[in-house]
Amino acid sequence: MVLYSTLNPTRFGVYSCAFGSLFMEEKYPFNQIEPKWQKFWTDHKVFKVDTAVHEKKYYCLTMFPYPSGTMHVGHGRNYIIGDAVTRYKMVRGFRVLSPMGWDAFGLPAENAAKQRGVHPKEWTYSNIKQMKRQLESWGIGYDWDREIATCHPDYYKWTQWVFLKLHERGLAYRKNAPVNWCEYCTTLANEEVLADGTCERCGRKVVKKDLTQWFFKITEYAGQLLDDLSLLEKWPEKVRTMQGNWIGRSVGARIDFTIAETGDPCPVFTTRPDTIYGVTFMALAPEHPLVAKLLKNNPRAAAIQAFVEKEKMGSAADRTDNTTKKEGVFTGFHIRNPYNGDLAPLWITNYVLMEYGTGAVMAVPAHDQRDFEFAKTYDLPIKVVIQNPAAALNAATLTEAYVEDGVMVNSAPFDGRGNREALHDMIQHAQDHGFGEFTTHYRIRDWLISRQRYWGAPIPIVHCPDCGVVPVPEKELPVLLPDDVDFKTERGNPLSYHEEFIQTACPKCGKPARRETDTLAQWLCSCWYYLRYVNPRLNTQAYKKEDVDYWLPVDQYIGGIEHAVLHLLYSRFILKVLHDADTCSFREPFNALFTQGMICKRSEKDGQLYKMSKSKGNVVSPDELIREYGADTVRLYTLFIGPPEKDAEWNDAAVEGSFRFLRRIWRRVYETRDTLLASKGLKPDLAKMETPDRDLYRKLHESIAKITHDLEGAFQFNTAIAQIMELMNAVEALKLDATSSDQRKAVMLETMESLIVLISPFAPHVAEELWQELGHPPSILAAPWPEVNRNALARDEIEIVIQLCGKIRSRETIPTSLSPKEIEAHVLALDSVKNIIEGLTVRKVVVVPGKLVNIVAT
RNA sequence: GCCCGGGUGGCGAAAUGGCAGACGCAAGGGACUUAAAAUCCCUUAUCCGCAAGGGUGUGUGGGUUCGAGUCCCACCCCGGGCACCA
Repeated sequence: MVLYSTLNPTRFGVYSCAFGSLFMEEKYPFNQIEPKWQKFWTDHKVFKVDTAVHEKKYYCLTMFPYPSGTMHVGHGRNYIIGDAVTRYKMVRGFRVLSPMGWDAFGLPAENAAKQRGVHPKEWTYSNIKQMKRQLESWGIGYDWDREIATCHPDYYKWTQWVFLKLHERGLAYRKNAPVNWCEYCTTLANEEVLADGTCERCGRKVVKKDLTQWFFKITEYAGQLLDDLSLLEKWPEKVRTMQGNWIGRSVGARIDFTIAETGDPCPVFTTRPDTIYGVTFMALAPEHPLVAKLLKNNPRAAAIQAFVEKEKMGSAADRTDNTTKKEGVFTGFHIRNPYNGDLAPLWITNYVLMEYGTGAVMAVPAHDQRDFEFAKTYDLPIKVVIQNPAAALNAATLTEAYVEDGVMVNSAPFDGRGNREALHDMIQHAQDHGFGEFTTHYRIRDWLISRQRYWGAPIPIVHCPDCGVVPVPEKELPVLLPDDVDFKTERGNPLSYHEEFIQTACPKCGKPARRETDTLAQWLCSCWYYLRYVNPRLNTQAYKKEDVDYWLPVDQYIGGIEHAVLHLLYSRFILKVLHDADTCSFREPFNALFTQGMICKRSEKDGQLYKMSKSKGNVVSPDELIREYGADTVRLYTLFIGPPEKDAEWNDAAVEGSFRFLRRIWRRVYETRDTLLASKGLKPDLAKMETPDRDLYRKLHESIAKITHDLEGAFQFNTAIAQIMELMNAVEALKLDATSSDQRKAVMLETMESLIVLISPFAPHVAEELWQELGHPPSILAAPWPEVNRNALARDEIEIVIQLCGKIRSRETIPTSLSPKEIEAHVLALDSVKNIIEGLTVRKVVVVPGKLVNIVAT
């Protein structure tokens, strides 16, 4: 027994010839073969790709992780699936780009710094080291020469460049936005504010504060992002639906109402201009800019102000909860309906949102449920303008709004028309008369990308007293994040106290100016990383157009469903901008998307099933399992656990089953190796095989067909592995030794060699070792994927089912050579079948060749 | 409320409209062993039956079909997303 540590790694090339059976012992020595092959893959740069070479490419990308510390087996599923795809495609002869990196900016690093005094950089890089070790111990194959970390200046230089591209194109702008503000922790997300209005982390009081912040105009691309979803045929329907909902297109019209008393315009957005003759009041959001004007010299000012203040103080959650009671206050003013000149009262209400549409709603209580509820509360008039053709509506007796289609009434020139049919003409009418137009509105808002945080890429902007907001020129990038900041004593964003960082010269006029101290949202770093992997060390550009045009879109993107909307939508947006800036020629970053389910485990505390997480205390560490069973077992079990797109429950006991299976393969090769090696050169010959060998040979080729199918279509690793298990069961049913027939030996050799290749994407270490044991030079990644021999699939006889009126009555073995007519005659002539139909009249016989015969008899 | 998924043995699950429960886990029985571990063999949806065999079974109720876990209609439950979106 020679230990791995005594081997000279440079001799791996000739290893198979010189020391073929080095580890070949009865016990499955996973703890020796796994490090050996991991080292082999690393030393020989097996996963290295030269992206300058353009030939039969496949870009397989697994979402890169946030380096939070150590990973559990739930994280592993993502990488194991990606690696199975990568290795499968490599064996199929593709040049596969499979890179990995780190989404390394973000809040946890900064919190660690504040709490424990570790610098975010140190914390992040030490986590990266840990997690990289874990990925390697799983045997995941990456081209590590392409490793990137978004917190590295060589990377974020180009994140800043992406920002400049958007700025150049007018897509980055500043505006005021209210934020939750904690003086110590700076801006907080809604979920970081506790119910009592204090900060989740430090317990201090949180206040609303108006801050000028940077936004990206994703709304400008809303239509394209929505329309192009239809191009993403290889994305899960679910994700496309979610993105569609998120973007939320509403097609309708802008109609310009005016305030009768002041003449002020008051435009509204509506999807139902067909109900415009039914407007009986107008509803404004409390934040509507007209409100201030309406207060002047208004005898109702006090009541109005009280209502508006009350609503502004209320939480966003209360405001947008549709069970909240609808309330409002009359302004004393009226609006004029441009279609008929009618006047209607102007109210301020709590159910209209300033963020959507124009912040003003034309209220039609007869045909909108919310307006109806409000009208009932305040006893406002209700006017039916769409008649229900089935049962006439009466405004006085309505109990809810009628929102269905119908015939227009009380609508002057449009009376008698179907409301849907008249819609276009009604908007056209407004457009012709200059008081409205066709408009489309989107639910999606612009993307807030500035963060009042240290651990992010500085926004490359300088504020000059003379020139205003000036972008840092590309040649001066990166704007480096200083290391020497104090996390202990400073409040808020440490960068905003760092005078050396802040003080600079204006790039335009050269006079003293101040740097922007906000940093870019972590999201932006991960919006373009898939491009950088193609040219990760290029220091003159973010990427080469020629290379990304060849390698992208990503052929297969693999990640968690939790990124269905934000990461994937933002990435699509950024890519579209980079396309429009002529830096690449494709419009979508990810051709196919696969979202794997989460791994859950029952909590020992309450017995409930939860997603694995440290806080729930239900994590399973891969490190221990790898020590006990090996990485191949963990990989095989993870893939076998169930359909990869569905959530799965981790079962410690079931891991053992995968281990036993690998050990069975190992033992079989151990026991038959000499015979197999001596059988080289023997070829299976269908004409000469005895039945058991013939059956195994068929099983082998059925398995090749099934497994190939399972890997080519959806990622059905679980059924592919089940098929390998079936094949192995069939192998073990047949003895093999030196005295076996030549055909037995030939079939066994082909079967074992194929089986090892078939399992190699899932359990690569043991596959490499056994492949070598059977006399092949490494690596198995260079082996050909087995091909289906159609002749091997043929059968002379087959068992079919005999049904009487759809109920199974017997099973019969019949020759496969019979035509459907012959099958019918053959079956009806059988004694067993005669018994079944005795005394009955056969009405019909359904023959499904190879499956069944159904006799309909009464 | 609306929009997506999903509901099959003790458990994870499998099944182009054609033999429901492949494959694995767990459990029970047996072989080997002084013993244990490991390994191997058998049983394992459910009901009736000594057995041969038969009945019932894929959330519920209907329907289409020679034939439905699979297709259609209605409903119940679970998971996810969105939600006063004008």
